[in-house]
Amino acid sequence: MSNLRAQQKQDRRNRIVTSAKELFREKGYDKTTIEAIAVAAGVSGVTVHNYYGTKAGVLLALVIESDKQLLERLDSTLPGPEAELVELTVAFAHEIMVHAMQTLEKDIWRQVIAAVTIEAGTQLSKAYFKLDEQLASVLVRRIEAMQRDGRLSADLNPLHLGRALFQLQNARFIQFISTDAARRDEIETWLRNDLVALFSVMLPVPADPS
Amino acid sequence: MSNLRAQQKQDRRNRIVTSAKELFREKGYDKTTIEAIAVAAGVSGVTVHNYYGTKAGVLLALVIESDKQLLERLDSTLPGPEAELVELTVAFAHEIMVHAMQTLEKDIWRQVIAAVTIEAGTQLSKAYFKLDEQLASVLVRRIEAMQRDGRLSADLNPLHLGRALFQLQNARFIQFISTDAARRDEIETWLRNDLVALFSVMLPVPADPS
DNA sequence: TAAAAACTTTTATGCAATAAAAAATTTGTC
DNA sequence: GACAAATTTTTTATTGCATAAAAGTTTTTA
Repeated sequence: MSNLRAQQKQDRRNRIVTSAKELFREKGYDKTTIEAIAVAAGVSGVTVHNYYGTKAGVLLALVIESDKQLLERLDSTLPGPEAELVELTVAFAHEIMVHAMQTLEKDIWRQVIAAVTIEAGTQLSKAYFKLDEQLASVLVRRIEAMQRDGRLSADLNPLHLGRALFQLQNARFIQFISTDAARRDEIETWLRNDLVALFSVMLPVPADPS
Repeated sequence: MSNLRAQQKQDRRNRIVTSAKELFREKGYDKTTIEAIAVAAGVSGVTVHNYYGTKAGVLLALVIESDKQLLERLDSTLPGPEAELVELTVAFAHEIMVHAMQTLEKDIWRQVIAAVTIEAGTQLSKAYFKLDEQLASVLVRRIEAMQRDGRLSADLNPLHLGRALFQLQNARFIQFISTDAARRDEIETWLRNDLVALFSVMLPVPADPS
């Protein structure tokens, strides 16, 4: 059997990520040392570095795994085809925030955001952005459907609109996790305000009575 | 003279930030040690920590200083009152990106983004977000002016619209610095696409020919 | 089964971050 | 102007992340 080695490697990877997740949730990110993760996973500290580069790399691997699960069920948890664009986008943001809070605490999410920006170009960072792209295309497909139903102008570009909405949602998500005090419903209101304001720009200007 | 101490402290702060800026530009962020900054500033390494907490804290202090200058001249470099909202926002993004690249290189900007998210709640981080708020209000004031001129619907909320536009711009700015390959004009196109798509949402849907 | 290849661990080093004790300097008072 | 008190910096020490090189171990392959 030519791939015993690959299998052992995969086992070690799984053990490292599983141990890390437990320790992060248990003791927090800062108080979890790489050495502790390594001991729990039955490898040496240097091996953790060899596999994931940094402590944040381990965290990123763990988040990517969890986000893949979100992606799989996101579309089905979103409101039906009759929903307005504002409600769709807010619901989208809602699901993402709920999922994020089920996975890790805010202060650990901050480490995630920091890691993906600092380690830009890394394999793991690319995987993270690819998932973002896939999340955005959930919105794009919904927009295409609305356009087919004649509920959105045929002129607009669904890809551009979907990505713009995702960017906005993502910006608000980052604000959500950047402040411990920020409540989910509060952020959803902000996002709603964003959307209502942006969508109102091209509405006809009332005639000047002068 | 009761505040010799305060003055010396301010002197040391200035020397630290100035030395750090030179070293960061010269040798890059990672290869600049706190000890080297301290030596250049004529203080001990621990003093740098006492003043700014972390190496990223020194960087943040330096960026805040530079962003204050941007804020002072931003409004006057933006296009005149006749400009459309899309052009205004893209010009806004343009000025910010140009200024950022004049100040530091992309990989150092990534450290800035990471620092403000990780050190959320810090004094320096708050100062950074306050500057963001002030930058956003440059847009808000422009929108208010456009509304007074009757070039935007009186119904829309200038604060909400300004903040939404800023969020979108900021998201694209972060993408700009997150990828070495991303060109400024490319990002400006993306932002333009975002805005055109968002502003088109409420346009009348063409009648169904069936 | 023995040599080669692949991989992990050991060992060592640099630096950030933090804490506590020691040293130096300014401040306020006589 | 000198001295005690207060404030601040420096010294010293420790922990943990990150990285590199050498040494050791296990799997692979011939």
